[in-house]
Amino acid sequence: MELLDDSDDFDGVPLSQRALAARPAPYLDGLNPAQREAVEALDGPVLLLAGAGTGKTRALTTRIAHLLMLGKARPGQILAVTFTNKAAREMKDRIARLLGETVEGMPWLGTFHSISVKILRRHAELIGDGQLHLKPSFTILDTDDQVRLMKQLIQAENLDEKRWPARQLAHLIDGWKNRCLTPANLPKGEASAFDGWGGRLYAAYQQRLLVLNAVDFGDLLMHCVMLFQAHPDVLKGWQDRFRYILVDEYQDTNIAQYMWLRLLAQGHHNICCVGDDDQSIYGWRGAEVGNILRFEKDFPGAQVIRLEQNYRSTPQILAAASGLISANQGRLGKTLWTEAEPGEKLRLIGHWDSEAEARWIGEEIEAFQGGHRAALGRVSLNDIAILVRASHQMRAFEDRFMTIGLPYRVIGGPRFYERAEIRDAMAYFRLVVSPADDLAFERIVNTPKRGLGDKALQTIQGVARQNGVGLLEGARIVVQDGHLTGKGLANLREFVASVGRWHADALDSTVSHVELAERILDESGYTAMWQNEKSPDAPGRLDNLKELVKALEEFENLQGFLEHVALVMDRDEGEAGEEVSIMTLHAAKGLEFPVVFLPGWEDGLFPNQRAMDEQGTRGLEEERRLAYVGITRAERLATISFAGNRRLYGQWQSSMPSRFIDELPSQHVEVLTPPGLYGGGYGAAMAFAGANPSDAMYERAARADVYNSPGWKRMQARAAERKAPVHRRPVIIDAEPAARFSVGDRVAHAKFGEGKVMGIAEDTLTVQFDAGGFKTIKAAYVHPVGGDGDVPF
DNA sequence: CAAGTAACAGTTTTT
DNA sequence: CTGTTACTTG
Repeated sequence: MELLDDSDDFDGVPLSQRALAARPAPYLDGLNPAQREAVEALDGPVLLLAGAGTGKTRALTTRIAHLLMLGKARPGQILAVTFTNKAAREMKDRIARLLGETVEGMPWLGTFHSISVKILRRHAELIGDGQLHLKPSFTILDTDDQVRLMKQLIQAENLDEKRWPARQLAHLIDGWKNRCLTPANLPKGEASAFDGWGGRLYAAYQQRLLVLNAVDFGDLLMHCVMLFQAHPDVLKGWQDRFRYILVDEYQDTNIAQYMWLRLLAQGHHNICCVGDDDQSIYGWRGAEVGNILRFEKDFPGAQVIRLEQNYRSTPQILAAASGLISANQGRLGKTLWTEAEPGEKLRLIGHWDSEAEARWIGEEIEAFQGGHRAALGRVSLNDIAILVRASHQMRAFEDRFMTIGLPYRVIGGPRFYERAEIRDAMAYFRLVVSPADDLAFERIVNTPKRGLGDKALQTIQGVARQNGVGLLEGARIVVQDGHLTGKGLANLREFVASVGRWHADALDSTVSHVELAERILDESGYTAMWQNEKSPDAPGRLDNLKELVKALEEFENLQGFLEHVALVMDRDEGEAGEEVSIMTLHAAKGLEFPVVFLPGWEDGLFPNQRAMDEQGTRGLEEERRLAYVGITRAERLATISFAGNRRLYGQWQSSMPSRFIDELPSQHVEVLTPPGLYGGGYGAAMAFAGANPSDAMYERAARADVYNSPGWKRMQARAAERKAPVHRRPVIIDAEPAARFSVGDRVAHAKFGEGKVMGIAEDTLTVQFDAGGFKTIKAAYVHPVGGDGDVPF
């Protein structure tokens, strides 16, 4: 309590707030007993087992607020780690809301990676071998840079890139880093991976990173652990600083993160890990469920607190999810309960094929819109999510929703900073800030095209190596000595001169870095490159560049921007109007929706065949946890579906319903029968497939106990066979025939805007869009617009 | 050097 | 069936 007296030093908490703390803390009032226990058990190790929807974030943030209010620690003495920037931001916001807006602090609330960067920058010189060490300005390479570097190393060893793909090596090395295995402490057996080259290439890669003054994502954690282990004094400093440690999503930590945490927690022993073993779904990227299962052994005297009251879902949904997950072995065990009304049973429906599945879900959603489900009240499209196992499943929904004009958004996809144009622009900035950044040089020296291809680059590399300088400096020498000829030489001269000019401007504090950035993109011809590009996504890329420049405003200078962007930049998830969300189950973790559709529950797809082949029972259990995560996203209505036939890699394949379906407790499941056998879309699809179904067949098909019947199997097999070779006639159910268009017509497309029909082939149109670019588009996806103001007939 | 073609692979994904 | 990537041609 001595800190309370040290009031002036008690940064961020105003008098009024401290006065509030003198009374029974109001923020504790709304907590249930378990949450309250979690908030008040401040000292010593605590494992907070927080089931889905039990108010985990609330407990965690209130706990931090409580620490601050009681004066147990100042904001700078609390270490709070998350996995994503989004989670970190949310926690910051909620703490600020609890305490009033004045808490600027919490400098150590962030992702494992961003906190590691902060620590490493202070001790960079201690990382490296005898000769070479990192400098505090080190750059952070993303996966792409990583792979390109490894490709170079593989080439340097004269290895066949086909037999030893760089991607695979990157994966291998990542795995080692996840377990804190440096080249030096790599076990013999492991080093011989990659046909004996593994250890050697790994060492070469690490050496190369040092030369480049760069680290990759895995290094951030591993270097920290090595730093702590090799320098007890440094470790001591950090241990002393962090009086309280909190960890979110503990079930997702890997070995490196575990070691990192253990080392830091050995100071004050006040570590609180929050997690749910049943939601561990990242084993394939190094997460160790074992960490959470072992907690009580690792941290003797640990308190285990369970949050089991669920505030999200109905009892029916919870019961179905609990029943399913109980098939897993070795769980810590929780019993979720809720005070909510029973609600609707989980719904199960079987479909003929993936198209019928998408069609049915589309119709269901439209029915919600029409208010045809009174029990649920009004359902906004924003309240509906479709959660798939694999991203290729999304296609069917996108196609279908596009056709019927149902607004949707896909969550996930490539992140903002992974887009080519952003990475290019960043490479320009990197080179300008640090002229020795060879990777950046390589990326953009010929982007836009400057007539400097492989040969020119090799020349530059040769000269650079001879002179023992970086590529940009090498290029300067090449220009001076005229090692190149013609257009390439002139362009390279211009390029080198420009970078030099920009570099000088970057050091000049009177030059605005935002303007400089704009000028770099302009003068380099990069902006012009996209302006001249005719493809339909070019305008979008230009927008992204504008957004990038705008983001620069938040920073002092280019340098500061570059230091943060690789770790912190998020994609733009614009909250545009009402849209159904489509995403993978992985992306859905931590989210909730009133209405959830879970399509594609077929053996092989979900549980995924590869997961089972490669990981055996472990893989299957992780898939089951994924199913559990999926169901528990739903607040009020969950609908599981499967399709007997699905097009995979262009081939029709028949499949059996997921084994998970049989694991659902049947008393909480309602089996639906697809409607409209006669005349509806479903019947039409069947007629097309040439089958001759009966009501009874469908009903049986949707029942969990008859999937194994020979009849069902035979029927599927026959359908798959029939579909495969038969060239599809343009019988497109509910699609508009292409025939109603003719060449020259004006049409509009949901994504690409307006354009002119240039060609017609069966149901496919070739359209030249006004935004630029030709596209072949299914006629169903465009609608006519009055060209030149004329109304046909 | 750039455009065109053949070969190939193809869960899940954050930092 | 698609998108990507390496290789071949102009």
